[in-house]
Amino acid sequence: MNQPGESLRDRKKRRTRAALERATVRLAAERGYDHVTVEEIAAEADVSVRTFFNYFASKDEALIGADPEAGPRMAERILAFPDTVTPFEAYRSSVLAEITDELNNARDLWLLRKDVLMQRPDLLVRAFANSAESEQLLSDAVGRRAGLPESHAYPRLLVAAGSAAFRCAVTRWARDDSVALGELVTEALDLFGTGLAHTPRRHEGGS
Amino acid sequence: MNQPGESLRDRKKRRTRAALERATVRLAAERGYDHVTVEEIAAEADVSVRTFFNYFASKDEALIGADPEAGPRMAERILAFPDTVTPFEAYRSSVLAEITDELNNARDLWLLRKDVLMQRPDLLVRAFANSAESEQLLSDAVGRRAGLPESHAYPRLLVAAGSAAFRCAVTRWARDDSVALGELVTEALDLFGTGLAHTPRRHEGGS
DNA sequence: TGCAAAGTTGCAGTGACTGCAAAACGATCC
DNA sequence: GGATCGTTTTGCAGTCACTGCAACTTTGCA
Repeated sequence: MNQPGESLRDRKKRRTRAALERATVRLAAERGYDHVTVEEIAAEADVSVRTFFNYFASKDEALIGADPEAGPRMAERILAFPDTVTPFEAYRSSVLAEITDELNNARDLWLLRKDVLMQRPDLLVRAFANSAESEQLLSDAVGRRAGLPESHAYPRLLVAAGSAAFRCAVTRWARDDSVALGELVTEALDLFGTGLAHTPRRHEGGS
Repeated sequence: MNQPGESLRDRKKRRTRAALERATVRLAAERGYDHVTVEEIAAEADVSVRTFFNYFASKDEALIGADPEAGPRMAERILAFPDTVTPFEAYRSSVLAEITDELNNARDLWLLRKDVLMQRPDLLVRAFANSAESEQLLSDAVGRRAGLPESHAYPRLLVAAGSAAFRCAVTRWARDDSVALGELVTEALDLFGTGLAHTPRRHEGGS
């Protein structure tokens, strides 16, 4: 009694998770992140508080809606590129693919999140704290592609740069969303790619 | 009855703050971060729990011992460099100066912190979340030196790169402290400087 | 239909953190 | 050497995020 891959159980779980994420973002945008309790969020999503914590390890995580499959998915993408593509390009493409996917599926949520993150920029930083294993996965993938030993700084730095690029892009996007978020991430990653040592001129990049 | 600059009150405050930081790091290293309560930390430092929270906004902050003056100090250093120095170099030097100072004053604390951070890497990330205003200060300074408009990505990215470099350096240092932390930060910042687009060869940098 | 596995819930408990008002303390002026 | 004023410390009561556990319900499968 099972569609290949998605049982009734799985569907319900996905729906509950989405409902919790939605409720968190909606309420936080409406009244401010710390004027919303987990109790209220759970009520809004029609589940118990305990269930909330079965889905998300923390309120923070629910706000960002960190997808636990995003890490593995990106790592796979990185490794799937042919060897002619540089590790940097592979990583960059994976990040962008993930972001555009995400925005296509949940643009409305991001528009609300923006409001919350504008008032509490620290939440965006904290969000990345919870994804330590994902970072590990990604930097391992980059390391393998680059043929570098575990101890080398490059893979970790590249992944950390990706987080930083995303963070900065969201921050800028929150100020002015007339440019697509994907564009801003691209721009940021390009700067990391060409190196920060040379100062950009006034007219390059986000004016 | 006052030495220029430092009254008895000021001295006591500095001592209490230091004692709380010390107690937090020592106990966390000893029994693991989340097997230590703020109550125990306060007891160890001989103050009330309420006083702990007068000094640090959170347990996390006490573990890292974020110096509230570090941001302004670095911003000042950045602006103090002559115009012949690039913004990148100015920033880089300021970061390194701060780190070497810190290590000279509290090397023992960092050796203990290392143990804690090895088991809970997320704490290092979270630590940077609390320093949003410092980041703002620094990126403003960089922006002014570079003559770029507020909205430009470069200053924010450079500062974010600095955080990332520091994080990665500490992580690597935690695995193997036979190299000075300052060296590792330098190496990481160099990679950011020259750009991540070109893949490093096997022998460059951390082997 | 009936059993096993997975998911949900309530409950009791811990511990971080806050606001408030009183007490202790240090600086200052006479 | 007080009287006084601003600062810091403290206790207390309260809120809320988060956890482990032990029922209970739902779904998957034979």
